[in-house]
Amino acid sequence: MSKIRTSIVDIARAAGVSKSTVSLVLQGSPLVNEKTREKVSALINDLGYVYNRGAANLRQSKSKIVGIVVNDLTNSFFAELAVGVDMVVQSAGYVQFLAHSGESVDRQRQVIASMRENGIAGLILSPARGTEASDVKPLADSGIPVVVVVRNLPGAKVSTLLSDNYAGAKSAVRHLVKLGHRRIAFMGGFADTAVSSDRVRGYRDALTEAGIPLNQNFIIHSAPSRAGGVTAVERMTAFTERPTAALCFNDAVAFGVCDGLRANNIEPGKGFAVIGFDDVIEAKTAVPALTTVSVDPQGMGQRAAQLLMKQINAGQVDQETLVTSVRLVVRQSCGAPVKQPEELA
Amino acid sequence: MSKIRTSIVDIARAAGVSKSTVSLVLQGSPLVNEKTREKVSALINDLGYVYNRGAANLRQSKSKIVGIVVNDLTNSFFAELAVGVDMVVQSAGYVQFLAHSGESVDRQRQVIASMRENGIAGLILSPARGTEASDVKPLADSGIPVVVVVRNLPGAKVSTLLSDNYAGAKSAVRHLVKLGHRRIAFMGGFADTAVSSDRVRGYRDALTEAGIPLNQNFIIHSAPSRAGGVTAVERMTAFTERPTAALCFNDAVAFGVCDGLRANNIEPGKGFAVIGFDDVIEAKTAVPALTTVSVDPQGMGQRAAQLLMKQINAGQVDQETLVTSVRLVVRQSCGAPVKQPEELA
DNA sequence: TGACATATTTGGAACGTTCCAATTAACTGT
DNA sequence: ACAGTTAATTGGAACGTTCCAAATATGTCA
Repeated sequence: MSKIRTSIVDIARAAGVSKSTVSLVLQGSPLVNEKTREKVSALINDLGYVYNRGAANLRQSKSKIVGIVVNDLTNSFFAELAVGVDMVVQSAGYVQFLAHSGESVDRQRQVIASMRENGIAGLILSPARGTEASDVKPLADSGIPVVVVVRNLPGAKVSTLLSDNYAGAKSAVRHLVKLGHRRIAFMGGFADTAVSSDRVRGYRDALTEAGIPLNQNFIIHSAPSRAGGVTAVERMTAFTERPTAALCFNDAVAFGVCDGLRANNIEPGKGFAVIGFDDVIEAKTAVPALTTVSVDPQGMGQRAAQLLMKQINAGQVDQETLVTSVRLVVRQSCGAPVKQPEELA
Repeated sequence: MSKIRTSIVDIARAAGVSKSTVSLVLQGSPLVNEKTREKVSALINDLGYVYNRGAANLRQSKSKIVGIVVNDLTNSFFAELAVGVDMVVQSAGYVQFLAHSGESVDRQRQVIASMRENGIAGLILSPARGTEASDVKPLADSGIPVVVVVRNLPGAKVSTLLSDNYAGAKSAVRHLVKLGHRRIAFMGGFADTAVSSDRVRGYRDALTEAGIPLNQNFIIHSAPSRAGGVTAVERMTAFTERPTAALCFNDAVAFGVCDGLRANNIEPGKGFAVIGFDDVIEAKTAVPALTTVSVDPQGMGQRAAQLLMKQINAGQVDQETLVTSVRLVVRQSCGAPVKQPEELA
């Protein structure tokens, strides 16, 4: 109707009390008399009043907004991460700025600046490749807690939530070895990320442990996407001695690898064992169901958000770093003979 | 460093000018002398000043924030939609609140309320099932433009951006008929949504047009997800006379249908033709590549955002509704004999 | 140089809240 | 009925900006 926003003083006037009283009602203070509380509450409804959080923030300089920036929303891992964050953030009465950096540090810088101007209370960041500690320094310096997820950011005064990439990769390769594979590839992911190098390290160490010599050709880097999986297989087909199994950088790559294998008339899980990483939601329902290292992105999002909330409420920035453990979920894509009990549901 | 935020008056003091001048510099006004502009700009950098958009909004009551709520971020269609929105919103210097309703109207109501309190300039809404016009009425009434996407919301004073579901479904079924199929199913999606009923209507009309009698059993509703596709196939296997092709509610369902078929030793694209809807990013790289009705979710997000921006800038809420056209992209999953020229890349 | 135009700068009020100190109202018990 | 509590209420300053009207500086022309 009216173009003009109704404010706290409008209700005050209508109710014949002072704006302070209305404010008290709004915050559910026990100081105010039951009768006046009712009268005011009624008016609040009738006049279609909407609380102006911006004005409140201005006064108390603490907002109910958290920022989250991911590098690729299109990747279900990050989408689920965001959903996990949203769940806890939303039920704490906060609202989230979500932005997408598309792996661009510039863009990331921009959105972080923008979020800062808008007064976020905290930030969850999955840093784009090439992010420097200095990109988040101003945040941390002004007392805004930051939780970095997925990749780490050495030297920055932030909390970090990583998955145990090394151990996960190691256990996956061990499993393949146990199934009798000797020619095992690592497919997908860029060489220059910490996540990738951790996983490759786990892969290497597991091979060494099993007494299998490392074949450098078998480490096939490519984009960490479904398309990247396809190209990795294409490159593999040129080898004279082909691998019989692959640990993939992530589930997206693993799906792409399955696609690529089929295009070469190899049935994933039969002629070739495939293991993914992340356990995104489709891993369970795909055919063949994907054996993968479960990272539970949604849970990770939740934990990150809880960590952040803790710091926001405590009003201090911590620097703890959590490594969440990870477990191999054996399904069909690695040629597992039987279903695991957990998968019966 | 310091716990206290530096404000416009701090720089003013440091520069020996008034806060008004600093404000002018901030907005790039031509009114200020080049020399003072430089001095002030330098100080702004040195003192680590950060603009307080909240305070500015308070004064001019127009923010640089748009809200977007989708029902399922986990679904790549919506994730891509959000990315499309983010692109234009971000380059217009805005920032987006993104929330996830999980198809819950209550949750949706909450987040909309929360966004309103935080002073969004506009809202893009993909309504949860069961959303009423009254859920957005307060927004529209207070002059905040709303663009509803994907599903429509009759009776609400909003703009709407839909894809031509009817025509898309019709052309998909026509294609199947042309390939010689007579027993064509429609799989996935809930019966009670407008999107679903439009697509089913297109499916029906195309059958009628081809003189094929409608078999009610062949309309198999299920969740609009990958898992829903699997269950649809399971239900289908019970039929004595099975379909030979299916138009699916969306791509997620179509992938699930492919999974389900494989689990029954039917090769999608060979023994059974599958067509999806949406053309999500994986449709192209999947094996078999998915024939699908292309909706271009990212483009749709961009268009929605542009529509919204236009209204925000004009300062008025319009009520136009756009139906974006849609086209069938023929790939392998329907048993197409040849590649289309456009797919050669 | 004086008068006028133009370029630059500037105080304050306003936006909608919260919070504090202070006031007023409503009860006690004697 | 009075001091002493306790319960409710309240004005005003403050938060960091924008915007307006007004002031001041600078320049121009005769």
